[in-house]
Amino acid sequence: MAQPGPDANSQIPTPDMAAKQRLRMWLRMLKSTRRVESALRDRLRRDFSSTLPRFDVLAALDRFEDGLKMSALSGVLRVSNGNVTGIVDRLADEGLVVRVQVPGDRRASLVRLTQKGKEVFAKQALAHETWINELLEDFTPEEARMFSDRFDAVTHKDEEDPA
Amino acid sequence: MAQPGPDANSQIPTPDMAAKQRLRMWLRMLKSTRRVESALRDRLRRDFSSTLPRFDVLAALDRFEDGLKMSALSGVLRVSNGNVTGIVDRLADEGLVVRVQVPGDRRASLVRLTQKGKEVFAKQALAHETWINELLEDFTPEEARMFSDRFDAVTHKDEEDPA
DNA sequence: AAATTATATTTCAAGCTCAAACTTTTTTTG
DNA sequence: CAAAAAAAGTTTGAGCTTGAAATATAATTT
Repeated sequence: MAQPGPDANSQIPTPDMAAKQRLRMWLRMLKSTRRVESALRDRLRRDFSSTLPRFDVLAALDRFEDGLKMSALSGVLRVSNGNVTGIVDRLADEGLVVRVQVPGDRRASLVRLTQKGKEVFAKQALAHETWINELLEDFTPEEARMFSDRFDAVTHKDEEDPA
Repeated sequence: MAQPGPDANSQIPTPDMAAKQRLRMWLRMLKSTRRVESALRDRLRRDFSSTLPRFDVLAALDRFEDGLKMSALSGVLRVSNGNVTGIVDRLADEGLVVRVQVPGDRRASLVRLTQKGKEVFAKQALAHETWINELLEDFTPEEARMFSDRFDAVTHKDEEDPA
């Protein structure tokens, strides 16, 4: 900040410039993500009277047909375990999921989709894919694949695998 | 879903494949964003006893030195009106921001950083830039610039300009 | 001037989120 | 085997978030 370095107006990249580019990228990425999330939230409410966290839970359970323990569920979704309790409570109230006692362990329970839960999620998942396709229409399939792979590299630093 | 189309195993891109690629991209992007946000949240709490929403508000106010009206603030941050009220309340309690009456309009008020607010934010912003640079270290500066530009295209569909 | 419409912000209820504390159960270990 | 440690879930308290309703002020219409 004191005085411009020797390469103030040159093309030589400095560490500081790299940090600035990454910060810029982060701000744009955050903004884009929020925009998509906001659109999804609106549509989920409008068409299904539901919310994003509920959709995320249903999606996780749909992916693991044998059910997930609460801890595994919060691990997959990367939200706190106390958080999942409330969402699962509400979904269970509506008959979309059930808690099944685990035989050998009286602490744990498996959360599973009910038949109704599967049907409800199937409709939502279909709509969801369509919405995403619209919201990201500016990205070509090739570009989308490239972005996926690059994000994957960052994401795969510490992965959570539900036991 | 009934039976595979004529190009089931070919390289010919179908609309369905495009949707799948975009969905995959979205899921990775969301995961990455959450990971970075989670790391930022941890560090803000650890080093500054603060939160992400508070940081966002301070950042917006730092960028607009003349202050922002509540409505403009929520517009810039893209969060709901009522949301900002509570965050500004708490920041005001701590003396980081002030609400200044707007002369000609008794409904509105301008929110501005205090001197203390500016100092506190300066430290946080510095740390924040360092954190982002670490968290996104896998992206080269060129890559970061490319990502910024592509996200920008999506984001700029309807932009909010604080009056 | 009165009524209407528009703007600025707050309040409210419900839900999401986290970290921390706590309960119960299981496993480890001295 | 008994005490300690670890694991699974829930509860709790504070804060964040939204959309909708309420409040207050300002601008426009009639």
